[in-house]
Amino acid sequence: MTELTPRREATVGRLVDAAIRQFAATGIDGTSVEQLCEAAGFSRGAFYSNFQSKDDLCMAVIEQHRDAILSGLTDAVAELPEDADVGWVAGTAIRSVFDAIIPNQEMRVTLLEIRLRASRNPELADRLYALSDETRPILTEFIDDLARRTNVTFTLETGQILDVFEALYFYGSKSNGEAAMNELLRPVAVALTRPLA
Amino acid sequence: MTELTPRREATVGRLVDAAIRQFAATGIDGTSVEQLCEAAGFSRGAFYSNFQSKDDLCMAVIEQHRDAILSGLTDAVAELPEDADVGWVAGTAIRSVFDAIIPNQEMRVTLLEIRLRASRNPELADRLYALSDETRPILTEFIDDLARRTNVTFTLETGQILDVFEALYFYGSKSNGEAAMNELLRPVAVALTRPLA
DNA sequence: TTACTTCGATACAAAATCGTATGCAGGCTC
DNA sequence: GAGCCTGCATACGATTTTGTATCGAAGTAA
Repeated sequence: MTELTPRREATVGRLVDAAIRQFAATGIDGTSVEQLCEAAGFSRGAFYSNFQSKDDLCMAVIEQHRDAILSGLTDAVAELPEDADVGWVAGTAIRSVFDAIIPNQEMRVTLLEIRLRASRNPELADRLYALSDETRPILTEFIDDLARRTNVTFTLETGQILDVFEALYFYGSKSNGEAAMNELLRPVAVALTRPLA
Repeated sequence: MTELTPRREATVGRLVDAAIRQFAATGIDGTSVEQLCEAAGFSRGAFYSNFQSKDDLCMAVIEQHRDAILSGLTDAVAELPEDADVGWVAGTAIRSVFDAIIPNQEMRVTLLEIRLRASRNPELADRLYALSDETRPILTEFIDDLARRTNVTFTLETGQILDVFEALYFYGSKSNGEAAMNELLRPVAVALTRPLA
């Protein structure tokens, strides 16, 4: 697509990493280009040399996130056991899928920020849809594969299972975070799971 | 709690209404005090005369929203039929609960904005928890009442049912909105619902 | 080495936003 | 209806942020 010199690629990467941190910490609109570049160890020149706007940077964040999902998911596939029980699927496997999608709290918040921004920026929204289009088939296939190997079926379509947990992961953590979410995710997973009798 | 003259109450109300619209349209940080007041038909003096900061205004939005939930819910209770089938519960009743919580898309986006802001403002977070503490018992009681009247049980605790649908409602609408959500909400409701044999 | 290209740093002007301080009108008390 | 308070408008200075235009250093090729 866009060929980048190694040097540009590196600075873009650092700026994107800084963006994920800063956007989560102070919001996208709450982060000035100055703050962002300082966090990345650059001056504003680096930003304007590589991006046209903050939305442009958001695009880059999305691209990088997509790559991370796709590579992280192949790792998860590699770790799939040949057989497992329903509880394991509910408690562990589904989690591994979303660990690829949402590796940490900063990414979660930043993705929420970008989603909100996308509701006001059609171009950004298109990118998010493109991201979803690329990852969704792979994610559902992973879940299907999981179900086959573990002799489990779901009471909803695979895509719906994905939607439900995506919503729960993104919405989660009112602050007590981990603990409360685990108390919710697992029961829901069990409720939507049905062993092949 | 805080006694307000009728005049103040009116302008505060208009500012809050404008805030819900503007925050949804351009984000909280993306909305200047100037824009906000213009949308409400005031000048900046009105804002600084009634609020100390934008976060203070967010608090007021929350307060007003809480009142709306509590009054809207009593209406929903009044409309509860003496008996109904499982499908009705899944399709209609649960929706009525969240129509009280999220009356429209603007409120949904604004609440998401405030939730994100709360992740960076402990004081705001406390208010959101307080809101949740006030409404949650009433909401769960409503759902329990619903279940009793319609001879239905859920495969999760009432509070968890609430959490799941709250997540789905807030997360929903990638833009196709209504349609896609209805295709998800109803199946999930059915999947988590179990008629008393 | 020498010339050329790339890319980030710095300087600058313009604009936007903020919070306060002051002014003024309309309602209230007596 | 005279005077007082409440509440919003306006004016102001100060700060922040923006985007661009220019400069210099590090890397590249011959």
